[in-house]
Amino acid sequence: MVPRTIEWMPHSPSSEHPAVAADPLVSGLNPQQREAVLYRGPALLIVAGAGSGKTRVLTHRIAHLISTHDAWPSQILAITFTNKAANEMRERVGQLLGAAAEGMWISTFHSACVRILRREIAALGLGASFTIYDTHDSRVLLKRLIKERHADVEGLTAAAAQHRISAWKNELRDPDDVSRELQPGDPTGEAVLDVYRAYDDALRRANALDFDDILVYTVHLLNGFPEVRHRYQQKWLHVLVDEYQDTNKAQYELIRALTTPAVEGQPVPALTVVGDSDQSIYAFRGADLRNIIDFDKDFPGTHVVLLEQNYRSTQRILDAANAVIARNYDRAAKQLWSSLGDGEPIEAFAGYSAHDEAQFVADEITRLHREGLDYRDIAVFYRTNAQTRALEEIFVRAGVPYRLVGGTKFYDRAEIKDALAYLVALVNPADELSVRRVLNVPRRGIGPTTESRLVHFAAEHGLTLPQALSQAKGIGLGPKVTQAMTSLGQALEDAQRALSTERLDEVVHRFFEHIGLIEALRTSLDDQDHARAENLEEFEAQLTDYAEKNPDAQLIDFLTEVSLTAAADDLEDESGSVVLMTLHTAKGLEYPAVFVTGLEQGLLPHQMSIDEIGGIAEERRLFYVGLTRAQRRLYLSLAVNRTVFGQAQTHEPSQFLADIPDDLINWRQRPEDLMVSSLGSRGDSSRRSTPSLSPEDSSRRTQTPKRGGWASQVTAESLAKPMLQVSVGDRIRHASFGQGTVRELAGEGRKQVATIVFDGGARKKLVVALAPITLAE
DNA sequence: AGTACTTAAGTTTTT
DNA sequence: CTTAAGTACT
Repeated sequence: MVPRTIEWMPHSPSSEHPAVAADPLVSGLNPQQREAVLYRGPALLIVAGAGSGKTRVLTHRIAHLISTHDAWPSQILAITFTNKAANEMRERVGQLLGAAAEGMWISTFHSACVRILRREIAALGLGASFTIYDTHDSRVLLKRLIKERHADVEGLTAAAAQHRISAWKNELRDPDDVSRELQPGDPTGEAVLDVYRAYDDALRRANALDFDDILVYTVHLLNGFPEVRHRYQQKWLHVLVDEYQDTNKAQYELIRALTTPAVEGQPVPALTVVGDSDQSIYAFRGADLRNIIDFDKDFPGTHVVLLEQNYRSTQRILDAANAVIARNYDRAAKQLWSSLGDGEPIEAFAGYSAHDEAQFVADEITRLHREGLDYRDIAVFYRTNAQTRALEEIFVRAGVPYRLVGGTKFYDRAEIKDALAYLVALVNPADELSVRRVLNVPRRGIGPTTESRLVHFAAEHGLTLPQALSQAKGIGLGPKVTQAMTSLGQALEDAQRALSTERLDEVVHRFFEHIGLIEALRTSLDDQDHARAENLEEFEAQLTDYAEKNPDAQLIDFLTEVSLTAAADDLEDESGSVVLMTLHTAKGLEYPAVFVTGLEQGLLPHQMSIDEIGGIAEERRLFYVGLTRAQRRLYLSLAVNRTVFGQAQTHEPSQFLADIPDDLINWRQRPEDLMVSSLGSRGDSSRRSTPSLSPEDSSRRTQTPKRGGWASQVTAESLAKPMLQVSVGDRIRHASFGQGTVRELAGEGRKQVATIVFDGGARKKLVVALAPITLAE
């Protein structure tokens, strides 16, 4: 039953302080929230537990600063981690203030830095129309550099180099710093360092920045040019940073540069940071928890406000979340509490397979929907994107409307990247990588040989590639290919010139038409090419949309927005669909009903993190983030068998499940009901990783009236015994589900899966080798 | 130069 | 298992 009894009026009007109660910006807040809004001082740290009204406090604080004339909107810089959060904040401040909100900078770290760099980067020797390389772009570049330098003999992959270089940049270490600190006798390190130098050179020559550079360059700009720094310190009176626990070294230095005087005694902006160390989930990309832990030491005179009351979830959900996060040592004790009542029990289910698990999720979603909950109020979370497949398959079959958030982005598709590369070529002709990408798209007979002749020709004569194209006659190639190159160069030139006078979407449309970009795909015999043509048309439509909404914007602005916009940002909640996303994407969101799936050892916590220092702790925080997204209903599920790399694997339940007190969970089907207990072979440690069965538990279980002694007593050795031979049509008996008929068989040997329709009506897919079934007479 | 085939690799999370 | 990249062939 959906607990529609819970009333959602968390912020009851206050009557304690008649004087401030009149101010709508503080009247609905609890004392701590109010303090966070009203405080004026150099540094404020708001420790905001999950669901404690953090965004509300931040937006009200900004609105209050403006309405009390403590700051003009243009004197406020608010930094968030995603564009979505930024948009939401801007909208909410706007609602509180009306039109007075114009001129605020509310953006992500990266957007704010790009905005600064577009104006100031000349000081660092680059051009204002620099392009931004995404992960894919820089990997292509690295791959080429590694190959050119024959650095791959060390077994160095582009991905590995990228990872190390990115980590160095996040710590603000340039090649020289690395060179000084590198351990002697580290050939791989030397090789990567060599590639790092070449990579930075190539980026500079292309007038391009990668994601990390955006922060690094801004820090260098502010630290190296006091007058620039002073200018921005004068511009802003207040700097506010959300999700401070996820900042890395570069971001920390950026904040420091903005809030410590460039010149002794000069006034600097006041700093407000909001964060929750329990929700730090980005250490893998350089986030450093010490930033928030040491905040009051870094910024003397810090005022600290603690928000511990949760307005989001029922007490049971919070109890579970508190219990989970309490297992992380080395954290400030924090206990979230709710006044929303206990709520419903947490439902849990262990399936045989990922499809089995997905079926449970789909069934429960259907039930919730029947009980009146909108699909859009339901979210399904998972650790890895690969887990979506089974969910999608079952959802389609069950008729559950869903929407994937994240995953492959529209702008990551090859044809869209081609289109973007063309636009980059117009804006930043120095960007060799982009021009080379599109030389032969659509096919115009420019192969690798011609390409390298062109590149050499350009280098010899000091030309950009587009310029070299226009002068292709000088290369001395065949007439056909020369003609192709010249006309491409001409098309680029024409479009570039037209950009200064005409609307950008019209220029781009005509340009694409001229070079036949979409036409080539449309007339292709391949159906996939037709889909690509449609994507490109969609791309043009988006560009038109952008040009209409931003009449003053240049092409470079569109490109910037595309580069810095994540998939999670275009999450529209008006569509009536269940949303599916990773646990990482889920941060900052909330839903009445939440499913956390894939609770298996090796998946959550993920195998990759298990050996890392602090890995398990971060995975636990990730789980904690997932749990605390739920308002009223929380479901936990796992699949005992899951196909990974196309291979069936058996997993133990996640160790995190054992962290949740048993009496909070209602198990619909326990792992023990279908999994072989490893008690005999592994001893006590594995016992704890499986939620224990206490007498009270078994009385509360709903769907498994009797746990067959069979399953829990089987030892690992007995797996080697010959398995049951079944064929379609056989009658079988299951320890928990009773009798049924085998309808389908798939797979061979130990991986054989039987689809069984039980006499009670349930349809289950069971691994024959593992399931507690016998032939019935 | 372009196509088709084979092989390899990858899947933790994202601005 | 799927997708991308590399190789061989036409």
